[in-house]
Amino acid sequence: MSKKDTNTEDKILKAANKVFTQKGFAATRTRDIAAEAGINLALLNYYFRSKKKLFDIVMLENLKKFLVVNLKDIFNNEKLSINQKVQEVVSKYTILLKSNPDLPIFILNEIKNNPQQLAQNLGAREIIFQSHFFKQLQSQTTVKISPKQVIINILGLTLFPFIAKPLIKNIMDMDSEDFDDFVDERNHLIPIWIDAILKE
Amino acid sequence: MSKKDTNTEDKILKAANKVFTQKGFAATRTRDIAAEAGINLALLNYYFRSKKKLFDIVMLENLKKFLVVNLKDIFNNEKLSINQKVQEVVSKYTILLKSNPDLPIFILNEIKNNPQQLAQNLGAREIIFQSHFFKQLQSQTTVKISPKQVIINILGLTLFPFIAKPLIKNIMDMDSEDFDDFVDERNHLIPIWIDAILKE
DNA sequence: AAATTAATTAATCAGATGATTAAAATTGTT
DNA sequence: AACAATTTTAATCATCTGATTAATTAATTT
Repeated sequence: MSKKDTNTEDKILKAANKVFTQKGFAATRTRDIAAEAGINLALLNYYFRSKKKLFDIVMLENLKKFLVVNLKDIFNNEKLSINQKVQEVVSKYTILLKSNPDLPIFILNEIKNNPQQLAQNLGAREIIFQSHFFKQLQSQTTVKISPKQVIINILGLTLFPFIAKPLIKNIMDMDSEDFDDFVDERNHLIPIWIDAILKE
Repeated sequence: MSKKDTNTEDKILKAANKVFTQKGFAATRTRDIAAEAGINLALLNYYFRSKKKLFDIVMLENLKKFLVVNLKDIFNNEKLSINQKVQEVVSKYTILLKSNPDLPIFILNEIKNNPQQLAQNLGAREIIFQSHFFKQLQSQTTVKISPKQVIINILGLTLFPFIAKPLIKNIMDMDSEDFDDFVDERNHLIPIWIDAILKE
């Protein structure tokens, strides 16, 4: 490892990301972040001014990770069919959430507390509603089902198991391996289900 | 109104339910509960000993509301077909969540922090896996799709919009009326979609 | 090397927060 | 009414928590 393998600022950011996503803003203590980062508490305020400012940075990173990276390129790839796009979206989210299980609850939970400011800056609205995918759905879907409903179906079917992971593992008596198999199976099936829904 | 329209204990419980479900355990101040209930802070500890004990009571009530009330009777009603059961479940949850929008995040978020103790006491496992509905699914579903997947599909399609409500309203530029229309439409469509999935 | 700037530390502050206490007020009992 | 038990209140405690400060150490510049 080089001397500056990770500088203090990055160590704090990494630790903050871990603790914030795991426990949420209110339950997080700045001392926990400092301990996790292995630095003096005062350095947190030295580099980031306040807990809230540090949180905002972490949240923005995660929002980008969650909303943009996954959707933008897929939704606008004109070479992909509807079904291929669904496959890509489900697969990307399944991979992302298998290694970031706390991401959905973290984001949804904290967005609830900040009704406005978040998310619109990321251009999520445009990414979705002006996308090639949305136009494909508009020209394909029947009067029974709107593109908005389809998109919520894709996201609901894909994200819900991760959001409800602790509950599902408990009630369905799954260990972590069972759960991974379960979402892998869904990764394969959801595009088929969406296809069935669109043909309905 | 009678003199004892609501006694102190109930006032505290009602207020605690409101504040806890809205803000979660960590972000809730006992002083906020006292203020919401219009009582002296000390009465909270007088009646419920501690913030945590009060929270546990509120959480148990909400878990029951969320898990048992909705599912138990429907899942075991032998007179209902699969499709009728799906209609009932979706409809009951849609009604419940329209008047309790914070319920899903509240429960899922706090279950995450209590991996074990919760939920198993409610017998949710038995309610689902020993239900008439589960057996119906077992005899109907193909090799492609297990009853577990179907149940998660029903719950995901139904609950996800409420879980992601702030995000959806923001990104899809909906007001509260739009959102209600949106979930009402889903209430009608989800049973049809589940049917399509089962026939797939 | 000296001087300047940046980074780090230990100690501390001020306000928030869950909880307790002792006294006062209310209600119930004899 | 007198007494006892219960409920309510205001004040206070002890601890937690985000943030700051002043001093120290390390790095950079001149």
